[in-house]
Amino acid sequence: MSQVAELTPALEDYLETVYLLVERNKVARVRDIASERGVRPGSVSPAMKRLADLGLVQYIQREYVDLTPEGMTAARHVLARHRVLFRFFRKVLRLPEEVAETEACAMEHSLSSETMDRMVSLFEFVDTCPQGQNDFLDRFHQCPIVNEDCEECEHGCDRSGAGAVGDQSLTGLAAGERGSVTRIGSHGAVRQRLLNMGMLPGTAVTIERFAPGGDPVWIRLGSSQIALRRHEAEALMVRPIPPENK
Amino acid sequence: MSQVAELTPALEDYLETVYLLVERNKVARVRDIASERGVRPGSVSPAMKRLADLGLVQYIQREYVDLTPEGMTAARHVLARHRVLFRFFRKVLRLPEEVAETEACAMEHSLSSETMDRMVSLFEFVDTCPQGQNDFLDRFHQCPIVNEDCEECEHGCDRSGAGAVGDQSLTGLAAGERGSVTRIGSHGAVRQRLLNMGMLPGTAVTIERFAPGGDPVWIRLGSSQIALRRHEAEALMVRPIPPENK
DNA sequence: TCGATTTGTAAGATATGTCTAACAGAGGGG
DNA sequence: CCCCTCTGTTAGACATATCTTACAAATCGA
Repeated sequence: MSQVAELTPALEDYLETVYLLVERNKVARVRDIASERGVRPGSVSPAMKRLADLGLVQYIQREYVDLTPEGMTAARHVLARHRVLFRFFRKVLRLPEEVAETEACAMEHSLSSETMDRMVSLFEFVDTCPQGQNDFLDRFHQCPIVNEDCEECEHGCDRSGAGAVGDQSLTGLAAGERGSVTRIGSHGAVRQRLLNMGMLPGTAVTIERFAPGGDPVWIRLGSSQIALRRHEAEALMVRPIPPENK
Repeated sequence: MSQVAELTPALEDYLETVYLLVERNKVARVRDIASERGVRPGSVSPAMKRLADLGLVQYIQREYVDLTPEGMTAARHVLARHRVLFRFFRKVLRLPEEVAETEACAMEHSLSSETMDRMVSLFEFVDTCPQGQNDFLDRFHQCPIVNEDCEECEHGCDRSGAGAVGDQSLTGLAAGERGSVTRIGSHGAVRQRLLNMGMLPGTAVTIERFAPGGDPVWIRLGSSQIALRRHEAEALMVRPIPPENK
């Protein structure tokens, strides 16, 4: 575990690849590692040499690569982080397999033990707590907030209309009024654009003014002004903030 | 949004820093950026030059750095990802603030729009769905699976004993028998070690043999053998897999 | 107005990780 | 026995991102 801290992301990836190849084919050859990782063989050789220097692989040049016991331990550690992330993306967020895999690869190098532990706890809770919480995730993913095919759910939270939580469309506010974002009442590109602009739940926005005709709506978010198209503003659900707060 | 793809992680960080400084002090100077990011001013200048080349900042040398409208958009995008991750770590996993911040910084560069969208959906669901799901997270964090101060909960899932889901300690199996990991029945270092070894929920393990006295327990995980201390094996809760599965 | 301080720039060094191109063995077929 | 192919190695180059050190410009006080 002491070497783990010294491993660069690329070396972790190589170690993981070697582990999986050994698991699959008994041996890992430079060529296979290269094709698996999408790099040239010329990049693999020096990487193996560095892993061998760290005592993580047994590297018989021109033959094959094998993991030392320390290498096995380190590789399992990396792989465990990968799998926790993958599983989280698949089972909790229910993302497409491909997205989950890509994201897990990218994030596995920066996942702390603490976070991994907590994610595993979530799996344990969902899978084994007799409380029968399993359907929390089902309800989440069947809610029209997440699933656009489900236009209305039995709890009455319709994606586009005003919700039961006292929120309303941003366009319901007058110029000068403030609101706290509760949710984005739309899917797809509009939602994506609003999120990327920073319109996250909990963010405070102020209406600056409506352009004539009401189409560009000028709003203030923090220190900057942003122009929203009317349909974007309509999709933005807010809970009004009383003015005496200021 | 087209430039965003070309931004390196470090440039995204710089952009984010500039945005926050402009928000706070109206202007961003090289010195402030350097101290904020913990680097020397000598590292900041070339970075600003590159951002200026990409059209994201207006860089009046020896004066101050300001964001262009494109830079504002790009910076808000980065910041939105950071905030979503931070919030997820804080509100859903309830990690310490410091861990959440560090982790969000590290992962914000690899968070896809799709994943961010889904995380925001989770916030929306928890905060606004009238189903009153808020206490799902409370129940999760009050479960002894997560919180070691709570040694037993009203649902009867005691961390260390056999659970209501038909799991049992690995040491209850005989040599040669297989089990699927359901949870780790302990906290702290033992749990950490087992997780790092890859003993995640859902993993299949086989008991190879018990050493005389039963202390090192040899198990097989995938293609590799691992020796567990007895107290580690005891903490590993599994659901037996019938042998006819093979 | 002249130095001292603050502030920023430029140049060179280091570390990482990749590539290409040339080269070196090993083995098989003619 | 030689050459060809397959495989892997080595060397050199490049890109990124960072650092340190030394220098330059602006500002301010005396």
